[in-house]
Amino acid sequence: MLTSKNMTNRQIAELLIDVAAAHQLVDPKTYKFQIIAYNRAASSVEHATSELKDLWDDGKLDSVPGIGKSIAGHLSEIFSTGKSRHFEQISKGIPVEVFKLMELPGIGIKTAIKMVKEESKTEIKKKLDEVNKIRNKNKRHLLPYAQKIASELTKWLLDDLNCKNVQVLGSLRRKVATIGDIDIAVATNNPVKTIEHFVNFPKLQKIIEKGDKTASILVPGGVSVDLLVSSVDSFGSALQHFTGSKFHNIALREYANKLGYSLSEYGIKKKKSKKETSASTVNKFRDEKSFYNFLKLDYIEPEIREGTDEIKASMNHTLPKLVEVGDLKGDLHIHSNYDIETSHDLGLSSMKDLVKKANELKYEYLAMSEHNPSKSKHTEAQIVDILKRKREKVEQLNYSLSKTKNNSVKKVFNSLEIDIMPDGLLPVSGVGLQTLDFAIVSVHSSFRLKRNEMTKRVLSALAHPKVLIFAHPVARKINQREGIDLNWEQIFEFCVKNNKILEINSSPARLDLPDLLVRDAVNAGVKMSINTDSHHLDHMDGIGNGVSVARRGWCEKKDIINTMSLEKFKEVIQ
DNA sequence: GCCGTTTTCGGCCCGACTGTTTTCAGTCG
Repeated sequence: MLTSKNMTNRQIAELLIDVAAAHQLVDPKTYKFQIIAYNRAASSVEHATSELKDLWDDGKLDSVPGIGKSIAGHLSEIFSTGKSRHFEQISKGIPVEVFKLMELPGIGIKTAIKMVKEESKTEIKKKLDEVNKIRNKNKRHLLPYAQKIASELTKWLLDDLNCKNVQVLGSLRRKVATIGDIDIAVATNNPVKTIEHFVNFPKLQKIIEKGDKTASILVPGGVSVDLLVSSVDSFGSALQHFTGSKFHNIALREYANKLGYSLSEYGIKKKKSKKETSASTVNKFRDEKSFYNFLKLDYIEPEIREGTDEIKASMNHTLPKLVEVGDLKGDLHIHSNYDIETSHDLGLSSMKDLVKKANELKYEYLAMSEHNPSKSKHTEAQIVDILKRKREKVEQLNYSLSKTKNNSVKKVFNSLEIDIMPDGLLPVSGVGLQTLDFAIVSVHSSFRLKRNEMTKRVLSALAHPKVLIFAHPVARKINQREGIDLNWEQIFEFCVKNNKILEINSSPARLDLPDLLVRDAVNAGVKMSINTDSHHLDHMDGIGNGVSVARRGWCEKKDIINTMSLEKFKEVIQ
């Protein structure tokens, strides 16, 4: 159990899992609830949107759910001294290898201890190598990749004629940014045959487990697929159960408990009182809505089933009406192939083709937002010339649109995605900016500035009156690059005060703002814009990814500016 | 160890599969 003053959230989460395991070893019965608490805290830390070290600096460690007085105290000790006496005490005598071995699937602390005691040094070494391999390989998959495998499996399962319904559930249905494994439920007349069919999937690599009701296989890319079989008349409960999240289900069951019910994938039953010996009958549900309604709850959309406060809102009938793809009236971040000698990659489709695509999507407007002309290759005067030329091009396009009938697109805006330089300045002068309808700014370099510096950098760029949108604000690339470190409270406050918009970028490797920050932004009253950042007209179909992120962040239509009509949006940029 | 529309005390989800200690512990989601 290694600790240091500068632990990242990821490392702290791992530490808390180890602490939970240590309690498990010492006495699982006595520490039953501490184990739950530490594991819960670990998961919470892993998903936190600020580094705990920063929160500790600000004295806000206990703002993280699942971290109370005690854990906050231990972490505080670690941040100031590099060590925790309590964590050292509880893990005394447990070899470090034990915690590493627990990263292997199916290995808990008891098994790991046994292995270290009984197996040879070379055997252990082999297994530790395996752990490192898993660590390197075990990246979570992007949505499109997972979706492709899931649809292949769905098709395969439907080949079995006993199969009446197949649904992809779990994190894929909740539209989490990255997918660890794939969960599928089937309604079948013949569970045995259906499971047999499932494990005969042509691309199968390995059967992990196979029982009467569930099975689990490994498919190429190291993706595991869990199958749950159900009957048609209780399929609703199965959907609910397997959609999760785990924390939503736990919260839902705690809530149901208080009403005297017990929930499972089979349905809802009245809790047995101590006198009763025979099991009570199970209420079955064909669909999810009736399942939730039975518990006096409004239906909860899958994207927000994360165990935060959705059950409370459902109970009080205050759930948001989440934004939908059909609400969008335009896409404000699109790169055409019109060559303005940009600092980063140019788009691949012509403005004309992009407008045609926007027509198909029933948009009223879109914005051509290429990267700014590269600063190193041009003088300021040249940049202004280039931008004037582009303005004319867009004006021509608008003129021809005004002459064309039956197109839904009425207006193309002239925009630009401008780099925010490390010092917060923009590589386009005031004169250049005046050629634009509005500007988008974003960070494409110097990602590692300290939080205060980075916040200052971004705010100084946002301050220019022409700047409307802060694009992919976290600047992360999933599985490749961590995001930048910003003081979000300050950013949100500035945006609200000055009518600046935060982008929800739909690119599957970005999904940025991330869902949790979207939720914070909504609560702070910040308006957002869902854009595709398309570099090809086909990318414009990906808008749904951004909409999913917005939905996970509890966005309603009113929170998203590009759901506005053209007239309303024009007012915004005035 | 955390947490609160019933609680600052007294609760804390529920079931499946594996392997083996044939009645359950360990692990997982």
